[in-house]
Amino acid sequence: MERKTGNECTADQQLPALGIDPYLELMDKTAAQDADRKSIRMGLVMLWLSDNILDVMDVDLAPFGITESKLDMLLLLMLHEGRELITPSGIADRLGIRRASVTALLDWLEKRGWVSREQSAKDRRMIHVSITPEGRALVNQVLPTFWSTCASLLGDLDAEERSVFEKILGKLHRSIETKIGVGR
Amino acid sequence: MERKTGNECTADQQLPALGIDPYLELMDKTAAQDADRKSIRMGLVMLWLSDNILDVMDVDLAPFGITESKLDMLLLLMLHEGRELITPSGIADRLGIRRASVTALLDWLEKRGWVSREQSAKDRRMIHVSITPEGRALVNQVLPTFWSTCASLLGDLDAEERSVFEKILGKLHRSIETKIGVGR
DNA sequence: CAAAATAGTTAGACTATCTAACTATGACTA
DNA sequence: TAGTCATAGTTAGATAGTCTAACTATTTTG
Repeated sequence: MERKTGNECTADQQLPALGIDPYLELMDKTAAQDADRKSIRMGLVMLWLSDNILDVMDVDLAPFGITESKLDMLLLLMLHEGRELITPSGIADRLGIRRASVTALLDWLEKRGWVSREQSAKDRRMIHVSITPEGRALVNQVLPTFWSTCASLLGDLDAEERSVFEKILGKLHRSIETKIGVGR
Repeated sequence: MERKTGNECTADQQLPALGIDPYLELMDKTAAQDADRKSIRMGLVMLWLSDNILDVMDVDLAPFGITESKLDMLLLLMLHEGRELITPSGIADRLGIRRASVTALLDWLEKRGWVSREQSAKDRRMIHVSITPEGRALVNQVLPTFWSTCASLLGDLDAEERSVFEKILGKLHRSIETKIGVGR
């Protein structure tokens, strides 16, 4: 008995995420001090936004066959061109991930010819990683979308809102940087 | 030859994420129109914040042995207590994930006794999912932390900044909701 | 009643991580 | 200098959270 059509909706691939209203409702039921409710409410919106901002970027990058993590890696390598040589360990430190994770990402990128590994002559334990011309071409193709998606995240804030928001973003940035023990 | 000590740093588990400065630098090098640079900059900060906000929540929930996705599911079930019965399909719609993913999450939660499944008598294809007393206890234990982490995301914004930010968050929320095709 | 739709599950895939342990190499020290 | 320790990269195996495709059981519909 043939069942070739999956019953899953294959047309609309992007399911919408749950809104925040249910959470706000739950908050009203369970949060303790009234004084904090407004903060909590705003925090919930921030959490929701965070999820969805990352989603939006993912979706916009998808047509290029690359994810944000991998693009991050390529951007980092591009930044290093013509400066100091960079090694997997260095990449791990800069990206805040383990060396083993870097190995996996590099394997993937190398398989597609976007990065190359070369053993160091001085210290034969080390490997110098660099982006290839093909990798650079890909990045140059992706960047316009990347930047425009970044810019689009601001939505339709007017000039005044933007300028206040800029200050607020700076504060939030520093506050979280402190909380996570400031990247270095 | 014994090598019992991993050479990985096991003391400081949380590696800091890459700062945004490198990205800003790259933006200065490659972004086209000067008019948009400020927007892009702000978008980059938003992207960075998004990543790190989710991380902060993950880290704060970790001690309870639960992740945000799973807590989301439990909160949803808690909201439904005493209202309409909820099925895996319904959960999938509300959370914006596939039915198959719901099955996986429910399996995990059920194994720990935090949710239970019961076949519907009316339509024997359906299953009614509910949170157990143990699940409710867990949620009640986690919620204070959850709310306080939410509130902490605002950092040290002063009263005026908060009130402006509240308006801005609303706008951003609506804008992204539109972009992703508004849940529901 | 037969065909189509729906509900839940399973199987298998993928991304992005992690830890632990391994190999090779280099550096330090007694 | 030999032995120990440290460092660089990899491998193996795990986990979370998702996905699609296909399957079973059941219900609805024409």
